[in-house]
Amino acid sequence: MRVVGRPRDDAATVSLLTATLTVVAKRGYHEASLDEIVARAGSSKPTIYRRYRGKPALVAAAIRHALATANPRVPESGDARRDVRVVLRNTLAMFASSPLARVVATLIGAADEEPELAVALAHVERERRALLLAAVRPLSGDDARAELDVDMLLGAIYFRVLFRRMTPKKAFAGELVAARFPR
Amino acid sequence: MRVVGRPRDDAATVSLLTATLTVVAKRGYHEASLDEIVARAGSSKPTIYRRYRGKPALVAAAIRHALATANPRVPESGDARRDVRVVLRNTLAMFASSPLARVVATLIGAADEEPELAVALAHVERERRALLLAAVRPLSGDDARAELDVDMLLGAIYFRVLFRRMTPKKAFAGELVAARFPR
DNA sequence: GCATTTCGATACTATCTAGTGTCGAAATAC
DNA sequence: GTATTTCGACACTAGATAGTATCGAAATGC
Repeated sequence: MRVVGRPRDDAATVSLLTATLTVVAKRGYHEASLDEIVARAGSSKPTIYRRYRGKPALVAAAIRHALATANPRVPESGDARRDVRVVLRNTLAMFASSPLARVVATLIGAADEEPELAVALAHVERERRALLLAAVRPLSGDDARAELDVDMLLGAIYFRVLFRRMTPKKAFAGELVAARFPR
Repeated sequence: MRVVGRPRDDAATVSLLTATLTVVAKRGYHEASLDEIVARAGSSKPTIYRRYRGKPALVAAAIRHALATANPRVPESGDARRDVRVVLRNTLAMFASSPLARVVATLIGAADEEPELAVALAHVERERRALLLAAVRPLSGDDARAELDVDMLLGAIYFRVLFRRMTPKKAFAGELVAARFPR
């Protein structure tokens, strides 16, 4: 713990992380250069390397920062069908309101080369998955079926957003619930 | 049309395309160097540039080649539930038996930078989608619901294979059909 | 035989970029 | 005031690689 000297500028850290997310979303992981990130953040490369070990660590931190900001709401309305719809809608909103979708898309390919990115990427899914799994459980019956349901629901969203490059409307959450769990 | 001079060696073309698919699967799109591809194919860079405009075109051609080899079977058994299962099983088999899965994963991120890759990638999905859509139609009811079903079924597979890096068993096809279209 | 186009091999150029080093200035603790 | 660590700015190194040029040899049509 360093207590002597000029303290780290938290604002510089935040602007670095948001700039990282923006540039990675715009260029893709590999084409995102530290020079461009630093220019956009009004910062400098030494400022990066005082905080992170390298580019993968920086991008991983940017993802964690975006997730922490996203605050996943945990519904508990008693109406399971409604809870599922809320989680799905939040997921759609996260992809719509932040550059996270494109970042995730470009990182799916880069995760094999950079273990730190794989960890950060898994974190994106794990959080949503746990929420959705809990909400789906009472509707699904057994655990295996619940896992399958989560993959179908989340899979449909990821498929449309990441693979087909669509921007689903909020109503898509309701359509998914109606399709999978008809009354 | 060139009729004079030494003809193109089709074997060289094929070994180039398969080597491209292998290396891209192993390294990822950006880390796949033409030098490594050429070394594995026992070929040379001029041989590439006599055929393709550049790296994106080469990779796009490699995907088209893999798809053409894959021969998608069109089921027509009269039993719609069975037809859907067959298409899903073929899709799983394609991902299991060729390096295509990893290639698709790494290309999802690269498609935004290279339009040629986006076209090739869309082609991968379009073919499967048409098949699955036709099979699902009688079970889904209206067209909109059929589109949704395709996204859920295909989404679940892509989600597990590409995002969660699982290697689903063949039985997964049956589980999906049972979940979405219970008797 | 001759022109032409291919082949694989090799070398080269041009460019890009992650990461490091150094700087003067500013912000902290003591 | 002094020591320390930060800041952004700038320059630089080292490595990788897409793409081009050139080569002698081989395979075609005429």
